[in-house]
Amino acid sequence: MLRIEDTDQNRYVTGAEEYIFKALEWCGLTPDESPVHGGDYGPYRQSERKPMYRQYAEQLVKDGYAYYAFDTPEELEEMRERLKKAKVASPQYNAVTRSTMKNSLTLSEDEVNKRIENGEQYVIRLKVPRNEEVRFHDEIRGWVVVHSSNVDDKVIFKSDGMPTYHLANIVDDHLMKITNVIRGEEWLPSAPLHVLLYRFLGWEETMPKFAHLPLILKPDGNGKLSKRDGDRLGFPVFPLEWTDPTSNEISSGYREKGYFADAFVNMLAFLGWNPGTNQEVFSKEELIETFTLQRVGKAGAKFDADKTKWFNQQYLRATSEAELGELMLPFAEAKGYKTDVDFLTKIAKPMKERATFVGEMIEEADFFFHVPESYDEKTLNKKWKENTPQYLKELKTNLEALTTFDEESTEKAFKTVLEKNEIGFGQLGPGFRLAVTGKGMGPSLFEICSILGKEEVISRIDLALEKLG
RNA sequence: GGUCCGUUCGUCUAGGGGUUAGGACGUCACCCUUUCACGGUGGAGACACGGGUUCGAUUCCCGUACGGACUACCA
Repeated sequence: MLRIEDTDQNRYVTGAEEYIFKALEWCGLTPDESPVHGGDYGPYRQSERKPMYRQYAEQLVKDGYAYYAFDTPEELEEMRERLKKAKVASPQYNAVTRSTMKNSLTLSEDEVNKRIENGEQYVIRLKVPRNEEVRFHDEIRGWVVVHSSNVDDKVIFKSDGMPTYHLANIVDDHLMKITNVIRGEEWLPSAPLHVLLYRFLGWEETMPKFAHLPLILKPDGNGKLSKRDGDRLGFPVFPLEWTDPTSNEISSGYREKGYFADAFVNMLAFLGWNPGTNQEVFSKEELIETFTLQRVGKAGAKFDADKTKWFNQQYLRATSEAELGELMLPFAEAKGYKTDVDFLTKIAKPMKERATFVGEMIEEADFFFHVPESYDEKTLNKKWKENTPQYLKELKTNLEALTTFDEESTEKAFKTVLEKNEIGFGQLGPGFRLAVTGKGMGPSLFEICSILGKEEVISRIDLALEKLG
């Protein structure tokens, strides 16, 4: 189920919701219920549920678990300053300080009613007990105990008529019959507040199970990973590329960098979780099958971009050549190559073993699409010897004589030259590669020959002889 | 500062009162290969520290240190 928690109207970002759907879709995660998928518990946008929340807040006030507060932002600031100066350990709106503020506990009922009737702005705050142990069971961390004196009187209903996350979350989870709350560790400190809310609303019996996941940390310094870190350190943080609508700032995405969605999901799953076996590559189905909260660790995990690449490489190597051929097409077209999936499928075989990304397979395969524009200088200086042209000519003659031009026959033609001249592979191999591909390294030469075909290979030898002497 | 959470190789982690503390990424060496990769073999590399408990602790308990989260009319 996908619920949009958009209770803060000030933080509305155009396109953000659509982005969430697209990102999930790319990951292969389709919600059963959502604002666009429908379901029996809608609406699924909290902004559209606005009319539902007020009654619960009012109910809490009526039952003595919450109160109206009229303090202005300036007054709140003043209060915090005052407490700070008095060296109070934790300056907060709580059981001690609420008696000094403007709220329905300090003001007379008449005064409160008058203020509300006059349209004065107010919020509703939860009346957190002064001296009570709040305990709850976390599926990952076990029992967590927090003293209520450390929980402040959080605003649960804002002056703009919207609930805060805290109230909306509890109300919706209850109404939508949510069974498990699995969220980041940053929510742990406010979990006691949520437990209190369930209790005061009379829903404690059906309270969902809580699990607080360890955070993903920056690879270098400290702190949780943020979108800024990615582009600073050269890896994406977002699944899909995202352009901020106001600043136009672009955050790179895994999809655009050429990652497989499954590899991305696989990598993510292993940040904090592991199956307890040596298996690391898991399909989504296997992940669903194997994952348990019990095997989630407690400590935050530093993000490892290298490991992410490794995952992608594993997926690349497991992908069929036919599929790779199709995936390569857009990259080849972007390069301006006139080609088709059939040809790309052919070159997928030699290219896939030395690539991490699909894009790389095209990047490194330029020689399949045009004659060498230049010859690798290092190899040229080191391997292009005085005898090379002569051996190449002999090789050319042998190749010309071939009726079938495949891996086997070209290798045989090549070896014949070696035997005849009593030379080693190194005397001709690098020169041959240079003539055909312009490079000093790459996939099997004979495989390349069989793909390029007789005519092309021979004309390239001619070209090299002409250019390099 | 306060509250809460955490701490096994550089990183992600397995493990658990008596183990040669296991795997993966990265790194190094070698093998394979005309080359580069892939693959294979091997190396270096960790239980934060101090006290207990115990015959024995890296494992349990308590402190300390360090790290993280939170501390908004944000989620």
